[in-house]
Amino acid sequence: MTVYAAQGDPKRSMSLLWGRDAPDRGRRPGPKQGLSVDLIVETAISIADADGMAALSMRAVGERLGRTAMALYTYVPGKDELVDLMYDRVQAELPAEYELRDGWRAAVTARAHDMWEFHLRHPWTLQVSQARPVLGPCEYAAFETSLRILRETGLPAPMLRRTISVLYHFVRGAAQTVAEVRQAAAATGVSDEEWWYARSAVLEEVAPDFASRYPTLTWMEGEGGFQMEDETVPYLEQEALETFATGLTVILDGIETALREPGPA
Amino acid sequence: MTVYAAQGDPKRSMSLLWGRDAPDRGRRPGPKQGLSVDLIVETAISIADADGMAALSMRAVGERLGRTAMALYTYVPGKDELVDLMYDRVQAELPAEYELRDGWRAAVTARAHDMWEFHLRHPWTLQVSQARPVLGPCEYAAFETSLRILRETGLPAPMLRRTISVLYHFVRGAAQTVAEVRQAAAATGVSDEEWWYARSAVLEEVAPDFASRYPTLTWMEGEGGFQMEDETVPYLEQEALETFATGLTVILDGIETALREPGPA
DNA sequence: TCCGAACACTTTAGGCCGTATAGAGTTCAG
DNA sequence: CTGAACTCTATACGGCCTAAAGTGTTCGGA
Repeated sequence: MTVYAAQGDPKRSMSLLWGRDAPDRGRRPGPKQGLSVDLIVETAISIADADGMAALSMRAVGERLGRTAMALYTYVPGKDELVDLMYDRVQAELPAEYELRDGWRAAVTARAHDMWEFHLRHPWTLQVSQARPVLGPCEYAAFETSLRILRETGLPAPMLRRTISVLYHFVRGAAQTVAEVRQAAAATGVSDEEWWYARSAVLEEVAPDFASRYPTLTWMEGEGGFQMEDETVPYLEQEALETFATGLTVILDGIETALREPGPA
Repeated sequence: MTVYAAQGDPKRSMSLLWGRDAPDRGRRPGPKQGLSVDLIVETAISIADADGMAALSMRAVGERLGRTAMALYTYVPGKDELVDLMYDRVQAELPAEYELRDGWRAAVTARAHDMWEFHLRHPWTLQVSQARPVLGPCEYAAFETSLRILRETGLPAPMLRRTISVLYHFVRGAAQTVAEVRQAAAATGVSDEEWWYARSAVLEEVAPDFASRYPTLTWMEGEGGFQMEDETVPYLEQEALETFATGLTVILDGIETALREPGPA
């Protein structure tokens, strides 16, 4: 389901993204447009938020707006461009300013948490390819904000760019786990507990030599030792949150080490 | 294109994964099977390796084997199960043993590099959901190996589990960038240079106030300063490799800090 | 020896998807 | 008032996964 950025006419899609698409509507012949790009994008976002990227189809968006799928093509060149617009639009939810007086470490932590929540609010963003970025105003703004925070570290520019990538990879990866867990539960109607229970029963049958075959793994399962802090939140999500906190600390500590001992660059 | 794990009969798919599927073929009526699960899985892998997950269809696999799509359903319950089998199968390529005498840091670095190359050899693995793991013998074995290496750090079990997750998230994220860049170039026939050139020209037109709007970003672009070491490797891939190296160092340094100053756990 | 059940495989079909194309109906400039 | 421009619908094509039905092969047992 990974969605790749639109590859059509750059002029058209960039104009749409930057809100400079045909500013003189209304002075032309033909019926007035009953919808708007904004409305379509908002509708598409709410569908993707609720039911995931797989449920996002031109037909679904059109139907929710009382039109056919083809009606949308008057507003947007195609589905890829629509996803680009959705992606850029939601980025605007991320805060633009962070308190820097408590040092970069506190600000980066806050930023990472905001991004974590952002991705969980819009899990489909994790399925938008990062290879050829959307290049919209909000994505640039979000990157600018991250950059401004991390510039406080004093790292040289190339190192800065890579450090941001590392943080982004981590936050996206950690959020993706939770997103996929939730998606799997919602899509199949089977909870993680049920799923795991069914699987592990079969596993014992099919791999009776598990313990001797995977000793370290068996050891770790035995150690276990995770305390459920909140019974209402599924185990896997609590574990993911712990992983997120741990990982963030590890990376921030690593950045501090890099600041103390500048590398070969 | 994210592919979720098969949700069908656990018994059937686990038997397939662990190679315990109906061991008494040949003593039953009906024509002999002309294909085998292994052959199908291998063919599917080679299609996905070459043309990506999007090109993997039951029709494509069947056609390459001289059958229709439906013929495959005698061997495999469905496409999801086929992907599970593919995923588990390729994991076997990862080395099982690492030299631990030079310390855990060297071994983790080697492991991370092996995983990086693994993911770039099979980019489609990055589109297989991690939420409900495949639970096949090779995936367990690969995890066992990672675990054995990182156990050398002496971290307690819960911390160990999270640290592995952090590393996995990072390696997957970093590899994904390269994979998507290559995929985009292959699928569209447009190189990154061409793509970027077309985009940046339009960007200037559509956002003439770019420099004042995104000052930090503009500053970083000005600093630039990345030396192309090898002209035959695209810029973005070289940058990604640098990011990978940097990120790995950062994370390993962070782990060392955690070892010196055990956390609240 | 021959039948019927089990099986491999093909054909067809149904319900999704994105979108090309053609046409119907509305609105404006001249 | 006309014709062009425009919005939106209907239809259709080619793709996807896979359910269901049909064809022909192969075997165990009578």
